[in-house]
Amino acid sequence: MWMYYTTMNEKAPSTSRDEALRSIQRELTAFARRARSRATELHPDLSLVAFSMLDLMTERGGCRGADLAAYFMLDKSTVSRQAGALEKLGYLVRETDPDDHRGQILRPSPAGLKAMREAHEQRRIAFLDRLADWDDADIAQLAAYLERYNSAV
Amino acid sequence: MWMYYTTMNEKAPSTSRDEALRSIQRELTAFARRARSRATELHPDLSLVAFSMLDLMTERGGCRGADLAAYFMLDKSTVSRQAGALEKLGYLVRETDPDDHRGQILRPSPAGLKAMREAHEQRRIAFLDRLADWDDADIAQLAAYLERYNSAV
DNA sequence: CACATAGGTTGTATTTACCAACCTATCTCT
DNA sequence: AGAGATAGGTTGGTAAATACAACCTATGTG
Repeated sequence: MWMYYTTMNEKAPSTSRDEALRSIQRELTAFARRARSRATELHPDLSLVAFSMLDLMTERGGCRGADLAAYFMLDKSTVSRQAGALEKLGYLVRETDPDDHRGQILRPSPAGLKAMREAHEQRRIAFLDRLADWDDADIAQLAAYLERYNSAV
Repeated sequence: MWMYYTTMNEKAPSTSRDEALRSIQRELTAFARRARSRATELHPDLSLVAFSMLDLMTERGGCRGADLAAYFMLDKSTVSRQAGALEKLGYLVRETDPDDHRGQILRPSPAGLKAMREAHEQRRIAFLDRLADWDDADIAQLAAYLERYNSAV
């Protein structure tokens, strides 16, 4: 089966590549949805965003709210409130940035680190379960694809 | 360098499989973090969830609200309200399921299809950019992996 | 020294989604 | 056939997340 395409403006025909692209979009979206709904199970106190914030702070050895906002594409007010909640939980400590007294350096407290590690472990368990019947090679390949995909930011 | 593992409860040593699992976690989460912020750009009328709902309806040639709720792990009330909004926009039509009069079959209207295609095109542009240098085979493989991953509910 | 700017906080409104209660149609078991 | 039990869907109430705007303070720059 084939068709004519008469102008430059018409969409390309639906190829298998397009089908696959569409599928990738849909599946990634479904994943995002589910990740959000499962986030509660990670740790009773940590939303997905709060968890990710702690994660980035840890990875960078402390960072400013503005960094978090930029990284996660969140408004600074949102970060401020999330940070406030984490502080109230005793999960993070702030110190004035010695180099620039406008800013603060945010770090996980020991309790915050502990909670974050627990959430990590929970998540690892869930993933293991889901990928239990996958070959090592397939898992490695999927990981490689995702890294490649995300690195193209 | 090597270590002893003395009890069944200790974590397994870091194998390549574990490395890959950790990577998949991180990369999928990185995607989930940012998906939300990109959602607004898709279409003035369509939230990410609304768009995804239309997409799945289309893919399946019409489906019930319960299917959508299950697929996206959303509460049925959420689906009901999103469907109501889409209907008010003239983007979807409902018909009573002839096989089971409790349910409804939801389908995009022509306008809904149009809006969805526009949103899809927006997203496709972004994806194309990212996946421009991928082989068709790799894209198809990634799609297959994601489908497999998501179907393991 | 005056003004523009960056990091953060707070007020306000919107969106999103969950839970619970409820309705109707269907199914199952006797 | 009749009596629950159950599934799909709607509506009311509510909580959380987030964006936007206004504002404060510290910093940088002419």
